[in-house]
Amino acid sequence: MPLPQTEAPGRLQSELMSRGLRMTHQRRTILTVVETAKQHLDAAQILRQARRLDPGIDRVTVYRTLSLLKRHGLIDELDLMHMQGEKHFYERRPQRDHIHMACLRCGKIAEFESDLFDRLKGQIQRECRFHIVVSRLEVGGYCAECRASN
Amino acid sequence: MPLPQTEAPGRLQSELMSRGLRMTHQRRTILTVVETAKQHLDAAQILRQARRLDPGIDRVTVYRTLSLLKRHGLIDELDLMHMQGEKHFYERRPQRDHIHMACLRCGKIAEFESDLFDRLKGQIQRECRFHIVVSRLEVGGYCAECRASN
DNA sequence: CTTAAGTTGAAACCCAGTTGCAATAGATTA
DNA sequence: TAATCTATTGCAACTGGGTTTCAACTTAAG
Repeated sequence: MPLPQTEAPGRLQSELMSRGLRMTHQRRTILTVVETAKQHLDAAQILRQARRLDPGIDRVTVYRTLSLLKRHGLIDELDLMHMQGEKHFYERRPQRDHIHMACLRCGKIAEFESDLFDRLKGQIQRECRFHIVVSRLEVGGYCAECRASN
Repeated sequence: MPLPQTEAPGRLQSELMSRGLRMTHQRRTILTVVETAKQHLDAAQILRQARRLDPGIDRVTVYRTLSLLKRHGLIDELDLMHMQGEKHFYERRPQRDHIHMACLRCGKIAEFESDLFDRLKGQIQRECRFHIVVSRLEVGGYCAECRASN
């Protein structure tokens, strides 16, 4: 389930520095891992990948960096319908929100962008007078392949 | 944040029994708590409430019953944008899906139904050929009151 | 009333994530 | 370039929601 590689690598780095945060070696490593990830990674996977670049890095630093990135709106946290226990997954925040579809049979995660989704968020903001900062739409069900092979 | 009391009490009980599951005293108690809840409860709150009706009940039984109800599609599990740590919240599955809006300032949870949401799910099913079983749309942001009082 | 299978409670366990704190290392200033 | 200030790191211990194991107990069926 490859993600669209839409932004130039290094975007997150420069984004953080411009916000006055210290750019440490560890943060650079973790940012690189998140930026170049081809699928949704959980904290343990990010740690493992980061250690291949910097063996001394600690899991605490990974957790702290992820929550920093989340607080600054640079990454999004996903649950993917809790199909893999209580793990959380992370992805670079996209320019345009998308929907995550989790197949309850094969476990595949697909993504989908939709005007209707954008319009729905607009409706919420207007009719509920609610200013949206983050949104997350996850659906669980059965993908086309799994429906066919049954 | 009262929830609409749209279904007759006892619905979950009869639903479960009709599926051939044993109706134990503990399950009846937990079902009653979930059915009569006026807001979203987490597992610990459900346990506390259940113990007021049946002091001997164990937290393991609460967890087991909640996952049973979830497996049977009778309740939905919510994260509410992880505003209260990693807790999960539960609500009786409504006839019609709704959106949860979590205010990042006051913590209030509001609900919203929308035709656009239903249409969006229809679009997903058609265009992605994905059969939806559960869906969850949570948004985090700032409610009208919190935006005003600033 | 018997019985077999489903369910419970208690204790131990698991594991993702957090906290406290001393040591370290970015960034800033001179 | 060196001194300094303060954010950040790593380690170890901890937290807490949720799970597993298994003997004892109920429920529903016969």
